[in-house]
Amino acid sequence: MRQLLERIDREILTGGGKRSRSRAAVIERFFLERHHVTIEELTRSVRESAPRVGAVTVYRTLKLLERLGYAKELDFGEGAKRYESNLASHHDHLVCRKCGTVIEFENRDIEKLQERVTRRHGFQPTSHRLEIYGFCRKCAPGKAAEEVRCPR
Amino acid sequence: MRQLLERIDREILTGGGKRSRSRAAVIERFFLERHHVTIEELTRSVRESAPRVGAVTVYRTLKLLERLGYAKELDFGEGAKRYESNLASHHDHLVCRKCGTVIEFENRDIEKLQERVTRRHGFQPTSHRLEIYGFCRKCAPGKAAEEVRCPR
DNA sequence: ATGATGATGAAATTCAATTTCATAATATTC
DNA sequence: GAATATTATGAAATTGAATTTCATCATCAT
Repeated sequence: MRQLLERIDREILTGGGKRSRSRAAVIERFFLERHHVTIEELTRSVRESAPRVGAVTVYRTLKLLERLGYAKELDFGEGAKRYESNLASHHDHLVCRKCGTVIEFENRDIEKLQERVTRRHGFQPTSHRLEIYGFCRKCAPGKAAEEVRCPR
Repeated sequence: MRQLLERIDREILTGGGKRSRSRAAVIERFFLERHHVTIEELTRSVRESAPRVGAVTVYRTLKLLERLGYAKELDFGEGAKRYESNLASHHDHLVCRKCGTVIEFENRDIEKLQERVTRRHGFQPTSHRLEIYGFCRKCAPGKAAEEVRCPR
């Protein structure tokens, strides 16, 4: 963790930025989160240890981490975006349209195919986002068809 | 096209909805669009043939089409969402973080793997979204590394 | 220390998206 | 084919996530 924070700090310095306590607090909390968090959730969490940190800084820091490749922006259609660490597992998500459950999965074969596609287009990938929407086991049987047809 | 519109109408009626001219105008225009459109763009387009149609109806209609599985919501990080027809090719997108270029690609193998994943989780998919972010051929060489490090 | 520049956070702003509500259009019943 | 019921519409108001502004503070280089 310490090493990670130092590495990020170095990258920021290289880019002409400066160190900052608020930002460090945000980054540390972010990587401690187990699940995808919204800005609001993370702000609340950060404020437990650094009460004076504003939501704007959380926004800015997450944008920064995203640009550096450490964070991933997710959108489950809730209105607010969610973020997760992009460090370890590159997993993707199954999102249930009915109960909202999010199932994570990881598939190296899909990733390999993605790499092949990007190479073919001379494209240099920094991150990706794969979300599959549908109905989970509980919400699927029978109900799915009706639900999908409901016009309102 | 006619058949498609009638089919959608039937689905709406089945679900307890009613026919409507405004909605028909939106749906028709939507399927005529070649590229991913924002609500604002589509509204402008619709108004060429049906000037009195409001943006709210375009919103509602696209949500409806999405629920029925005919439209797909995209997010290239521009602020506003984009929509495209979900009818023919199930393609995905490479989005350049620098110049904003969007490259479409289609890969049946990836889709097959996705199906396998969903089956394994007892998940009934209705749509998916795969966006790969990075740097396109023009913006990639050398520049990418710097850009990614820029802290601001 | 001093000056220069980046970072912060509260408040203001922006703007996509949604909700409200009175009216209009469509379907159903008789 | 009128009367009734229900859905759809659109303008305006509202919401709320995200961004911008700006005066102040913190950090870095000298």
